[in-house]
Amino acid sequence: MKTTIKQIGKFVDKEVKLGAWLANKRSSGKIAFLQLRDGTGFIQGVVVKAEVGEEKFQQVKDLTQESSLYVTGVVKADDRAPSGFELTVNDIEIIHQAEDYPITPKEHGTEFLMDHRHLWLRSKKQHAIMRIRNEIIRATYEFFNEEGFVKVDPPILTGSSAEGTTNLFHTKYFDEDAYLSQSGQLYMEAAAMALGKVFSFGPTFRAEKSKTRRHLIEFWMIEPEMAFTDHEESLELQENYVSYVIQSALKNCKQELQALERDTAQLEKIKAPFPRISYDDAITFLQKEGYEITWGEDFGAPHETAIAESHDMPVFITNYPKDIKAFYMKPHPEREDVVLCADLIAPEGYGEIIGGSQRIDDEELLKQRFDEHSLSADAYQWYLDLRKYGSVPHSGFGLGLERTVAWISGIEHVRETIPFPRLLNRLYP
RNA sequence: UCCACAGUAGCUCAGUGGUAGAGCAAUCGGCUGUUAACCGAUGGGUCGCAGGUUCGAAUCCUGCCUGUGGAGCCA
Repeated sequence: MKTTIKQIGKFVDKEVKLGAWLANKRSSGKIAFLQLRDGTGFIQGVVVKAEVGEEKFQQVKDLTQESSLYVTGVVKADDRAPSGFELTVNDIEIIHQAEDYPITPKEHGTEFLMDHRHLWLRSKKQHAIMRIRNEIIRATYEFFNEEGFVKVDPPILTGSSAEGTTNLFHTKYFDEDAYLSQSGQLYMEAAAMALGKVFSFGPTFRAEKSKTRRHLIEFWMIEPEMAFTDHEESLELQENYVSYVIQSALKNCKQELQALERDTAQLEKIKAPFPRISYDDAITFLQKEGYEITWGEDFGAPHETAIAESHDMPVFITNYPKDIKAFYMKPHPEREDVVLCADLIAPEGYGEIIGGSQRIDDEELLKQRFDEHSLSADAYQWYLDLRKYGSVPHSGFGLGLERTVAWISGIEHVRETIPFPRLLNRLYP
């Protein structure tokens, strides 16, 4: 019976066949232990010389790390095994004998591992991170589908910038200039006016020379946009969404979180509603803590961390000064100097995972903002149209997938949360 | 772009002015319960690159390259 390591618990005391790679092996004169992996999990195969014969046993002893094989054996429940199961091997069929595998069972540096990212993905820790990433994506689709959202895909090649602030990757679109998308938001606003509640999930490109554990050049964002929704309603959806994703990961990735030695107690307490602090109060708080910051300045990483550390939940920082935020954010109804927006700061120093706002729905005000930011009204005519034909209050946000994966997985750097990270000076593999 | 640190065997590192080292990996041998297995043996080097100081440089100096951590920007 052909099966996988994940399913193997259903076949105790029965003979099964596995396609697997040899992650590592230990052997003595008459017994060998094969650490097998098949993509679904890891299991130990025990080969006894007296059972398989001299010739097979010698073949097993000659197996190299990462060789591929079919293994036939009887599943045994065994308390000594980390997963609770072992395979007593009756027969092996070598598919391919691997050459010297570069990633040995000892320690390696980041540069070496990143140069071998295509192989590094096979290791236990990376395997767990990719499974958690997948669970977060799966839970995201599930959540938004249940909430009545439609997934809409904005373009990746664009003719102009969405925010005009960060550096875009330039390319050619036949004879025209084009840029890789840094946000699908403006298009999602158009989609929300067509379909009500929409979300996107796609790659985003920022040509910033950022070099920190929270930054990637290419990363994936989830961007929901909702018609007839004010800022407060958007915040409620955000905290429900993040709570849902955390609870899904805790429920469906127990083994993975354990493999990463994640302190899940930190995650179990993450439940909506999340605390909120206004920008004004955050400034006061930081000044009391001894930081030199004045009203009107944006927060740096140490400021965000200080605010996050004063809570054991993700915290919304709301209503930033209009001058340090994007042009499309709606002013606070009672205050001209701040806008209806919020950043969600994750605990444990993982930084900003969501940025969101209510959008300007008044055509004249939006035109005024274009002038203030020296943006061409021609290029954004279609965006102005959304305020011309049945404009409605609407809000949306963007969640950075990799930062969320890093937080839930409890790993230090976002570069391990995406299969093939694009970093400053790293385009290969 | 700026600040700090690093580059020595396939990998992780020690060596700080006087003969180039260890552990792991590889190869060979031993071992019936190993968990990064262990024990013995063998092979393995353009000390990042270029120049300089010195009787003598992996070691000191200068420049460059590459990487790591952080800042700014942001998700």
